[in-house]
Amino acid sequence: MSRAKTARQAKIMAELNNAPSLRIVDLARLHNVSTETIRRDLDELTQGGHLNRTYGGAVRAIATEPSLTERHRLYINERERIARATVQLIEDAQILMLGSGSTTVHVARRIATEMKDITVLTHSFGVATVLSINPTIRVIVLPGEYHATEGAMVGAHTIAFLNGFSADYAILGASGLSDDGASDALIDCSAVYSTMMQRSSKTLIVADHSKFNSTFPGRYASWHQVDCLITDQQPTGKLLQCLNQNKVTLRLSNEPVA
Amino acid sequence: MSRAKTARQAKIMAELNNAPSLRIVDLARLHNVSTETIRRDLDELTQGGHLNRTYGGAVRAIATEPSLTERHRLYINERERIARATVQLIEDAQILMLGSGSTTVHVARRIATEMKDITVLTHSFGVATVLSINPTIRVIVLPGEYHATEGAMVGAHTIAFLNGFSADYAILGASGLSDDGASDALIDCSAVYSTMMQRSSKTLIVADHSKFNSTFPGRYASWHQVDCLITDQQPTGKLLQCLNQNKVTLRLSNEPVA
DNA sequence: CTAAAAATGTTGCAAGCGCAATATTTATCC
DNA sequence: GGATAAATATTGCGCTTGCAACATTTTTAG
Repeated sequence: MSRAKTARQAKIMAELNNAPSLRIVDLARLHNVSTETIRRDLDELTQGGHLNRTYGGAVRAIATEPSLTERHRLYINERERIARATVQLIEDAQILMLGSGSTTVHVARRIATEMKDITVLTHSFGVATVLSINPTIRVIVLPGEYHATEGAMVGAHTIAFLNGFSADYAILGASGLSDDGASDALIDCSAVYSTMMQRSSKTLIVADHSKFNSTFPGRYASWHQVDCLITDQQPTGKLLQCLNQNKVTLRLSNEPVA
Repeated sequence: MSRAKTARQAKIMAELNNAPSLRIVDLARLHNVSTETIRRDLDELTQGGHLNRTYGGAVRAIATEPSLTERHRLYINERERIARATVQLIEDAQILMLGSGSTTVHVARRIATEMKDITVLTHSFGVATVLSINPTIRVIVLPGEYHATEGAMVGAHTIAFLNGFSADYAILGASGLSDDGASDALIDCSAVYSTMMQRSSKTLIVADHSKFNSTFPGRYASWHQVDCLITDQQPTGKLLQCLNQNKVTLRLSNEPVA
């Protein structure tokens, strides 16, 4: 990476703080290079997630969620598709419970764009923030001890409060899915999920295929308690067998609506 | 303005929450209208400052109104000093209740750096986030309806939950301070503040001098209920008179500790 | 110093976009 | 219900962009 190139790309990023969008021609003129060079710069910066391309230019990268690791970013498209598929399943809902986790945040973002006049209960900071974009959605945040890395409330208060409500759907993420059921890395979170399930008519689990065939400390659901799994790849082996045995509806996000 | 047009433009704005940029062709296909119609929509939305055009599409508008970040920047030095002064007054505290607002966030930051092994109840996301830096502080977030612009929970659930707790200090911000007492621009917030006061042994109000001699809809405290006002300038006239009459301890942040 | 690698420039063309003028449909109001 | 206004569609043309292939310059490394 040449000095000139690094400096130019840094300058482009800086420019984006002053303008909402930049055009390739302008950048080329400004830096005295060809448009093709700028185009290559933008492509590289996009690759690194530093900005987003538009036709003829670039814009700032969308603000990423706190602690978005590389591994998480890998599955961002899968999650977006899972989110779309999920929203299609809950069009009739009035009251929802949403768990924490990055996949549920994607679902929340989809809900905020496509749904209206509903009530959502959540213990996740991220979910609440995303939903609040839509003023017709009533967001009720659950109490509890604030768990910083998860950005969510957990503990006895959370669970006790949940017991005062009922919902149409519980939409939950997972750290692992195995024949044993769904589990989360955080025991405190799984206890909240478990309660959400009990207080909801139906339980939907959203998780990409990277969660298949792994188990984590907090097992919060066995498959017979789950109504639907929304994911991006066909499960196989023992996991698939369990889903079928327990009549869990499987919804693949790359399939069109039935 | 036709119904269809309004809905379409609203949908376009909503879509921008998912994607950093939109392209006219895609929008046209999505809404089953011609590209020219979308172009007109985008031009109108741009006119209204709701988004920014790009060649072939649109991106989100950059925040132009003085929002949270701007508000925080205002009087930041004064607030930092107020925060330091406040923490000096609550060294003995075990349990605190913290309201929302930018001044209380500063106080929270100070608490996170200087105090340890305490429990804090708050309805503000900002306060919770800042406090969570310190692992020895137990942060309990209150439930309620999420109020996006304030970044806090409000409503009946918040108040009911608060009634199950007691604290040593309630530390509250204010939009206005007058001889009538302390008031907030948001009625829902002031109801929460009011309850926090009732559930705490002592009430501390933190506010810079720009709040002097103004009143807002949600009056949550008269001065005889307040134990201490921490601010950056000496109040005058009627306000000072009231503070004295009600034996409110006045603590100026530019004074050294007594 | 020199060769390989990286970065940048140039060119041509297909596809995409903006814009204005005009036509057509849809909504609104009396 | 019909006149009028608003909203949308259509069309044509000139300009802009994306892209790929290839040439040239600059940088890097042995």
